[in-house]
Amino acid sequence: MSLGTGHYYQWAYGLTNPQRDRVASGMIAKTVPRGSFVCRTGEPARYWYGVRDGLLKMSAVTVAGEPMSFIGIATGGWFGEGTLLKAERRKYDIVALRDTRLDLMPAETFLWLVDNSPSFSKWLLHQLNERLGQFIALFASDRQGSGVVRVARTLAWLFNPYLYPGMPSDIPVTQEEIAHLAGISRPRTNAALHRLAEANLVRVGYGHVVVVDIEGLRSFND
DNA sequence: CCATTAAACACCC
DNA sequence: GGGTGTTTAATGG
Repeated sequence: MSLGTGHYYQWAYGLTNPQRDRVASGMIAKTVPRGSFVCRTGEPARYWYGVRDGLLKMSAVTVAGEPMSFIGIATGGWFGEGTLLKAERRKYDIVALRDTRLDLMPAETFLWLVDNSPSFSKWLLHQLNERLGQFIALFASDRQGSGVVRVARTLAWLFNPYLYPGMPSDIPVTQEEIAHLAGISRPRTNAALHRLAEANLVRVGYGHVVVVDIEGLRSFND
């Protein structure tokens, strides 16, 4: 196996050929069926994960175990670095919303890359910065705002150009999936999508949503 | 009152 | 026919 040259492997652009070979030989492909867990709270972190194809839901839970908010991880996204860097146990449940193909980089390889590749470390810094922005926005706006606002926010986050560089503007995502990510019911999601379509921010189709105005979604306020 | 749930129905693949 | 979208009725905070 070799690392591709697409957006999916943008973090590998600055690697030397020997580095690329070592990373590629340690990579593990895994398929996760819809509805099953990729990893659960409390598990030790053993891998850095890449979403080759699919959609995941990352749900943060309180110390009491109550579910809080959700973030989608779409095709092209990489995650799990925070837990690896801190050598902690995982703080999130991650479940597949559809059949998903993953690429797993062993923790040992990941930490070796951080120590030996400045370009990889720099890429990681950008990624962590993006995520930090997401969480700040999450805590600032969670528990408030109508269903429409939450759906708009969910879609805008799915389209973060740095975290999901390969994401096309036409995402094959069902309303049930959006409902899971936004934390509201399916009929409510349906109504919210139509309101966003009226505002010319999205177009709704069968089993997919076309994002027309990302900035409009991000700043949408009821 | 608003949102969720369950159910029913219609529609698209 | 199964998955998805949409509406309606019942239920609950």
